[in-house]
Amino acid sequence: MKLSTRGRYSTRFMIELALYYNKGPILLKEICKSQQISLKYLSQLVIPLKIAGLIKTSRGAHGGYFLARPPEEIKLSEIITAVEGSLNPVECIDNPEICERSDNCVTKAIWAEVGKKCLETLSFYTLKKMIELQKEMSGK
Amino acid sequence: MKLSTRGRYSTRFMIELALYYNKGPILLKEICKSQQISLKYLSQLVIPLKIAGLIKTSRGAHGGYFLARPPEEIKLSEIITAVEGSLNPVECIDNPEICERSDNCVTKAIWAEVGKKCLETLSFYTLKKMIELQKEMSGK
DNA sequence: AACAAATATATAAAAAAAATATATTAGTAA
DNA sequence: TTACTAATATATTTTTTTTATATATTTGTT
Repeated sequence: MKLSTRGRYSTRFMIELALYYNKGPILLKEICKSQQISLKYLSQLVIPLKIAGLIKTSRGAHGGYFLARPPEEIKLSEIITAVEGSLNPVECIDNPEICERSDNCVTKAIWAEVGKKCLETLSFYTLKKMIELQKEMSGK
Repeated sequence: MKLSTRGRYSTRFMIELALYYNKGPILLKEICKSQQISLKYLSQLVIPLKIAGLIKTSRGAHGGYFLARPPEEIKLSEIITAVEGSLNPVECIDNPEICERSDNCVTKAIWAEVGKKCLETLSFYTLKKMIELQKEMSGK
């Protein structure tokens, strides 16, 4: 039940983009430095984020990455599921065919409830909320 | 954010023990067969379950495994944390020292909330409840 | 005393996660 | 239009974790 670096790094990346929202594209290279993530690794994580429609890019000189939508419209749940897939703790919820007992399985129902709770929690937080929270915390 | 086989197998194992509660010890060998889990692998999972005080054993002829407490007093959360460790999705919640930014980290606070929700959900379900649910489902 | 089964430890195999390297494509601005 | 910069795509390697197996030992029962 642990989050992998894919989810963790992507979240930090997206927060960084949110901080610079509407200030032009940012280079991956810069985010790598400030967040101490390998450039090559981050450039892999960025692909599913783009496919999910969370970020946009502009190429060429003065290019870079930026949010596809304002920070208040991007949920943490979208970021995590984009790079890690479903939040359900077991495969059979999303792919019932992989387990024959799937139909009347108690544990499956419970795991599904857990997955739903996770999704709800992460859906509550948008990038904007997270930045505001951050300010509150460091302001203290 | 996936559960490993450790958690899944252990849960099935514990449900099996609950079904035979108060009917004497059960052999690991039998549970392996009915649940289709490797004997050697299961005998590893059984160790943390015993350390956590969830099961007891009797050795020698006619020995085997049985629940340390009645099914209504054993929570699913206890089973999972015994074999998988903390439900928190990131290490830094349980071991703040591994990350220097741990003190004022927004995401940490959010991951902690997720972990708490998981714990709450799994704490709600006892082995007894799960068996009852099972009956309802298959009875239909 | 012989047997049956739990316990412990070590090791191996397989799978997944994390990271790196290389080559290609595309857009910008001079 | 050319040179540059950076995104994109693909392949490969390394590392870590998970899963599984094997062997030896201890303990208790009949």
